[in-house]
Order: sequence, then C-alpha cells, then structure tokens
Amino acid sequence: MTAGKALFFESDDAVDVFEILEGTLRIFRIIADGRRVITGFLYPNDIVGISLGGRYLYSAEAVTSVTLRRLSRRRFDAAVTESDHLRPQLFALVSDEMAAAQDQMVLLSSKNAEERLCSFLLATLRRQAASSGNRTTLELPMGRQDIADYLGLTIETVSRTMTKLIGKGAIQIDGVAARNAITICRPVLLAQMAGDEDDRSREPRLTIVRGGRSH
Amino acid sequence: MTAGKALFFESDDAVDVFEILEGTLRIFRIIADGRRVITGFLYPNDIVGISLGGRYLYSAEAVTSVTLRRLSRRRFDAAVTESDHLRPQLFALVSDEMAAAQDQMVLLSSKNAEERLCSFLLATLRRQAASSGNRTTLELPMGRQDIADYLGLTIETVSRTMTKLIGKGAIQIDGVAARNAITICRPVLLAQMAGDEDDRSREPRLTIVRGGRSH
DNA sequence: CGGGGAATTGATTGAAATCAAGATAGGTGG
DNA sequence: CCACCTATCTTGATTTCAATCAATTCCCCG
Repeated sequence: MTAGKALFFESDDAVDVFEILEGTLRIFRIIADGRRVITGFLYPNDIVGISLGGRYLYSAEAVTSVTLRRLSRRRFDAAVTESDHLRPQLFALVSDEMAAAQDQMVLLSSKNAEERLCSFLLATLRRQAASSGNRTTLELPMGRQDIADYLGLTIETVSRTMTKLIGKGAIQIDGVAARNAITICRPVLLAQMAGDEDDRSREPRLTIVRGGRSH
Repeated sequence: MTAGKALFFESDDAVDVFEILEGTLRIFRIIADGRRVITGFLYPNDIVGISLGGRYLYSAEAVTSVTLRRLSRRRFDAAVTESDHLRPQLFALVSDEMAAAQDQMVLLSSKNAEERLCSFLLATLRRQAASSGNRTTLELPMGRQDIADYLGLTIETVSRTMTKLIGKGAIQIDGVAARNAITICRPVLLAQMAGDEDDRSREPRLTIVRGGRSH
C-alpha cells in the first residue's frame, strides 16, 4: 500500500484485521471542527483493527508505503479462541496498547511542548533500538504535521521546539536534506527533559496516601 | 472501603482483580513533578485491576466509600480462560476501556476548558441515566480537584468554567450546599458545547483521503 | 530553472496557569 | 448553640506558553 492511502475508516464494519509487515501506519480520528487527532503510530509486527466491537474505533492510513497481511476477522477470532498459544500473545498486545494509551493521556494532560517532543523522540528511539540494535540515531517516518497531531501541538510549535532542542545540543539533524533523520547527542538530557525519569527515591506508599472526603 | 483509601498502587504486583459493587473509584498516575493525572473513574459493575502484565498500570483510590468483590487474579484468569461465556464479556469490557481512552485522548488534545467540562458532565449524565432511568439531574461523587486532574485543567479553571455554564443557563446547581448535585437545564446546548456532536452531513470517505508523502 | 509542498522563523494574540485573596460549608469542642 | 477551624471552592489580577497569523526558506521534482 502506498503512502497516504487509507486502510479503513472509523466506524466502518470491522471485517478485517491486519498485521503490519513493513512500513508505518497512523491511526486517528477526525473531530467535529475538522481537525485530526492521531492516537497512535503502528509499526511492523503490530496488529491493527482489533476493534473489539463490530466497528473500528479509528481510521488508519499509511504514513510510508506499507505491506500488510490481511486476516478476516472471523478467522482471526476463531484462531485466537482456539489457540492457547495465540491468546496470551493477543492479550499482551492489547495490554501494551492500553499502557501506551495511558502514557499518552499523561503526556497530553500534563506535559509542555518540550517534554512532549522529548518523550516522543525517546519512545521512537527505544522502539527502533529494540528492533535493530542499540542506536543513537533515529528515523522519523512521519512528517511534522503528523507529529503535531499526535502530540496535541501545532506544526509551528513542533518545529520551534525541535530547533530549541538542537540549540541545547540535545539532538542534531543528520545531513542537509534529511529533516527526518535525527541523532540523539545527549540521551540522558533528553530523558530528563521528557519529564518522566523515575525518581524512585520516594516511597510511593508513604507519599501518595491522602485523606479523603466521606461523601 | 472508606473514601480516600488506596486500593492498590501503580507497579504493585497485580495479585487481585476487583469488581465494584457500590461507590466510585479514581485510577491515576503520579508524575515526576508530583502532579496527579486521573486516567478514569470507575463505578458499580466495573472491573478494576485487569493489569494484563504482572503489574498494575495505575493506582486506585476510593472517591466515596466503596464496596468491592475481590477475586484472586489466578482464579480470575482461569475462569476467563475456561468459560466461553466470560471471555467475550471481558473482551467487551477491555474494548470499552480502550474506546474511553481514545475519547479521552481526543478531549485532552483538542478541546478547550468549556468543551472538556461539557463532555464530562454529559458522560456522567449518560452513565447515571443508564443505571437509573432518564434524568436531567446528576451527582458528581468527586470533588473539583479530581475533575481538574481528570480533564487536564486546574481547579480554578474548572470552577470558573462551571460558573460560566451556570451563567449561560446550561446547568444549575441544586440546593445551597450541594455543589455536587447538578441539573442539566439545556442538554442540547450542552451537547453542542461539548464539541463532538456528529455532523454526518459530510461523507467521510471523500473528505478524509489525502495524498501522502512517499517516504 | 522554476513551481510547490513542507518546514522554519517571526510577531502578536489569547486561553488557561499561576499567584493571591476571600467565601462557604462542615466538623469539633467549649 | 455558637464560635472557631479547616477543607474546598470561588473569584480576581497577572503571567506565560502555545496558537494564530504571516512571511520566508528549503528541497524535491518535473
């Protein structure tokens, strides 16, 4: 499938499930005023379309050219129900998706532009490191507008923030033309700036408990 | 369990699953700078603690006093694996949770304070209407700070926005003391202000497809 | 070489956060 | 029963960060 093409639309009958073999997808919703909210990017080995009701929860489009394995939903469901091997695998997948959704909620409700971008770059780096050995370099398959719609920012703010990170020496852009190839110069700094470095010096049990209202 | 008490903490071993019989829970994460992000509220009949990995994804506390049914995770998993009747039920539950997470992402990344609060009030109304007949009145079991942490706003902004909605005649507060009992005077207006009324005059297929980059 | 989409940069505005008082209600004990 | 105390909520003044409006600049490609 070529870049920019739609795979399916929100509220379509969820007749198929797809496995990504190659490339990147974006999944998103269009809201009333026409704006787009990208709720996630999907990469090789991800499953797309596990719309647990009868309809997809979101639309899906190719970011780059993509190759997919199509599975009919009926056969997919049957396979999962039968196989004691597949079921926990699917479970783990859904679990990851849920965790990612939670992280994204945290990002959107309490991080500033710089923290959002740093989180995104680090997450992308981690994913690429996992699939192809430790690296300090990453490739952004998507454009700035996609990043903006994913992080809840405008394209201008993404651009400015990127420039600021370069200014601080945290990252650099490789080559002249390749605005999408990025080197992480100072991963530790970037992690600090992402604002979710685990400060585990406090013991949560003691600090979190608070008195409450008695209805 | 009395109001304000913790049920479990993020990253605890997920040894139990709970069914809510009565009352309201909040599930949340604490982020690095100490702020709290509430990722959801849970009500009677909801299941809490389906942490698909070995650890809970979030902390859970009682908002009001709560009564629960505790199930050991081992037995819960076993029951779900065996029963052809329970499995789709769990599936549907997870599906709802995922849909709610998506909605929340949309809310957080593209709605203003007024839209967020209207969405929240409407969702709460719908839930209470579903469980106890159509109503125009709703009870907010949680305080303003909880609402703020859920909607990604400050308590001041929640308060101001509430005042504004009263000023517009969309809602009113019942009684003198009961700041948590609210009457929806103009549900249609509220739905418009929530900013997700489905304008289905456009045919999505034609408007959404866009050309893309070829990597 | 020149056209055009994407990205960057700059100037200004605006909505919500922050800082700072008060108002209100519920609870406690004299 | 009332006065005080503390939580929670509301309201007001100011600041701030990102959105918006507005040009360029940068590349890719014919």
